[in-house]
Amino acid sequence: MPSSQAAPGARGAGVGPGGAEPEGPRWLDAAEMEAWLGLLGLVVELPQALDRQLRAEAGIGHVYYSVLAVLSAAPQRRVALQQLAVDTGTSLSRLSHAIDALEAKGWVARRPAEGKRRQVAAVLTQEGLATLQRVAPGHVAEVRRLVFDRLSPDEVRLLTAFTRKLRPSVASAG
Amino acid sequence: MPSSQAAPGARGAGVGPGGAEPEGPRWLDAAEMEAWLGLLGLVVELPQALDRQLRAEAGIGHVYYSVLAVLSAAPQRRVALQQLAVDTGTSLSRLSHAIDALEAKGWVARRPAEGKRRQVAAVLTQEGLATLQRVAPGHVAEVRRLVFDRLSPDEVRLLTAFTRKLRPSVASAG
DNA sequence: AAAGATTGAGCTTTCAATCTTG
DNA sequence: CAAGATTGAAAGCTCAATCTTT
Repeated sequence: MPSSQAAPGARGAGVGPGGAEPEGPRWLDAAEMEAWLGLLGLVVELPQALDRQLRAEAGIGHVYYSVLAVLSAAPQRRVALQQLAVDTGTSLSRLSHAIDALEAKGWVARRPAEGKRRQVAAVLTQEGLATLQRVAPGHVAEVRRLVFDRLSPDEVRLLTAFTRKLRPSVASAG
Repeated sequence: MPSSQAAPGARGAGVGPGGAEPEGPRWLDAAEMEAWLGLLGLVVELPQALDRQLRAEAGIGHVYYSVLAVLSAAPQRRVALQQLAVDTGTSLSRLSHAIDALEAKGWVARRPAEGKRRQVAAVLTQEGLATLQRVAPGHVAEVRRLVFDRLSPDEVRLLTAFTRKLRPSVASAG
């Protein structure tokens, strides 16, 4: 029993290619299972690691941090909510709640989006920018420690290629 | 402005290698940033995609599914909570709450762990097994659709190697 | 009616505190 | 006291329903 994340259809006493399925799906073979357990472990544990560090230093998780970071990089430090939702990989509802929380901290404000008729934009406040500047160095250091310290430049390119392959299928549907 | 996840230290008007930091961290270069945005997008969106499918079919998220899957693969379909926490990449507290919920559904039961003195184990019930068997095919199909349909056998091996490199640094500390 | 956005309820997760047993 | 486990409160997330403006 390897110390592992859970399988999509676990073997052994449980579910899987035991011959009983009349017209089952194609189960994962050994190599696929190993890759899947690894990937699943990563997507479960990496957010937790990021959140631990950010919560300790800034009191927010990595999704909220992403909101601040995206805003800081935008012209006028202002982004329409629709676009911000896409950029941070979250639903509009989740983003709306997140903006509530960030507004309560005084780090973000809601403003009418210019140009677009009835859209709302989020703007990074001075306090929000100051917080981001305070927290960013520690966060970058953590990202280096967790990921880039372990990868060669070739592997970094390879990682980019992987995420390009996988992300389209995974992108949110709402 | 690429449609992207948030940067660890965003560029432009915000935070980053602008020359103002006296003794800042090593910021991410362009290649690292691209890889990071991709990886971050993946770890944000893949769990959401898994959860959507599983919630629609089973009313649970992928972490709860993992609990059932790990149990189903274990001898006696029984695993001590400590081990189960490691296997599913969750904290003991989170697991305890999760077991509460799965117990309420009748899919899991708590039992004393045999051998170990004061440990508790989770056991998969018949109903839990039946649920897993009902749900697993759809889940495997989704995992194929999201991931393995897009990867060659070589890429699957490469993915395994990647997760081996990255997971140790990321593994939970609490 | 439809797009953009918000809301509220219910569930999940986190963190710190607590309980329990050896 | 320490390991194993649970608890409760606060915060976050999801889903469906709702509000608002065009």
